[in-house]
Amino acid sequence: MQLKKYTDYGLRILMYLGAKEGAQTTDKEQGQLTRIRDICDTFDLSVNHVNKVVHHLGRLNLIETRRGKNGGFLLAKAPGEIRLDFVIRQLEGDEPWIECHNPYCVALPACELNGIVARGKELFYDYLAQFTLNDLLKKQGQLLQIFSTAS
Amino acid sequence: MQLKKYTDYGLRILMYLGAKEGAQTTDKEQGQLTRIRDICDTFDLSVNHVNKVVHHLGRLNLIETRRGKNGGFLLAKAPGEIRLDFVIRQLEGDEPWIECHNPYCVALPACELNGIVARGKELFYDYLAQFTLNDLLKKQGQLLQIFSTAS
DNA sequence: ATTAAAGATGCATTATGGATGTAGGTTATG
DNA sequence: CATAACCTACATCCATAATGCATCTTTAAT
Ligand code: SF4
Ligand code: SF4
Repeated sequence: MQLKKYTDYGLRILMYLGAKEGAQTTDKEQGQLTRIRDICDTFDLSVNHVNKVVHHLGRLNLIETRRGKNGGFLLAKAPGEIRLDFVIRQLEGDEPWIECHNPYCVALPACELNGIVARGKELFYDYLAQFTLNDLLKKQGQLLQIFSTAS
Repeated sequence: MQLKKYTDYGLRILMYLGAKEGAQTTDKEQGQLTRIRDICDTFDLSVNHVNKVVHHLGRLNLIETRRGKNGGFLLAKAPGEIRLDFVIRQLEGDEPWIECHNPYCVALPACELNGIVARGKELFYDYLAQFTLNDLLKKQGQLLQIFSTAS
């Protein structure tokens, strides 16, 4: 019962982008795009794994990815538009938390448990739905400092 | 992100005991104790795995186990006293749902995410705390029938 | 055009931990 | 003492997450 690192990595990437982009002055020099390598250097992660998460975030339209030289990626929406429940549900996959088929459980027709757990799961996500990427950027300054020094 | 089968097995065992004991007339013939084999026959599970769960439930004082010939186990409390949050927390282990150390995450000092997820987790368990084993026995008759035929 | 730098993609491999198996020990009944 | 039950400590298997590797495609700079 634990979130996958995959999911957390996705959130780290979003936090990284949010902190960085929020700090950029509004002049035309938007700075370089963030690259997979930047994330890996900062958090000391596997390039291949982050690769897949970035790709996934791109397919979810949470970030915009650009191929080719000087490519990279950036947030595709305002941080306030990125809800945590959506991110976690998508990256984690939202299978039921309790598996009654495969193999089939004989108690299923008379079981109250699966419903209770399923509703509890929804409460968890409902709570997450109150937060957006913005809420993860409360300490943006400190994040920026960490990210810049942890290269 | 899924409960362990181990945890579900524990709940099945409790449901089995609850359904069976609730049906017993109050005369002295309490019937035989339930044995690990009975559980395995009913749910088609591994004896070894159920063995461990039963032992665990015993250590938690949710069931009383008796060794030796004619041994077995039975509920140690009334079904209404067995709260689901307790059972699941204990069987599942209540580690944090997101692991920030091991390996250490540089964002930790400025991260808001772990707290949010931790509070969501508590909401999940708070919800489960509203229910007891009794709530899983709503369809006791049907459960009994299933358990008796599924030998 | 050429080259280099970036993500995209598919497959292989490793690591982790849950699930299961084996063997024997301990306890209680009769 | 023999048997039937749970107890305990391992060992092994297996599913899947995590990671690695190779290659392709796209794009920008030169
Ligand atoms: S006991 Fe209930 S929740 Fe558990 S597997 Fe069977 S049907 Fe599903
Ligand atoms: S990003 Fe936040 S939640 Fe995720 S590991 Fe780092 S500190 Fe923990």
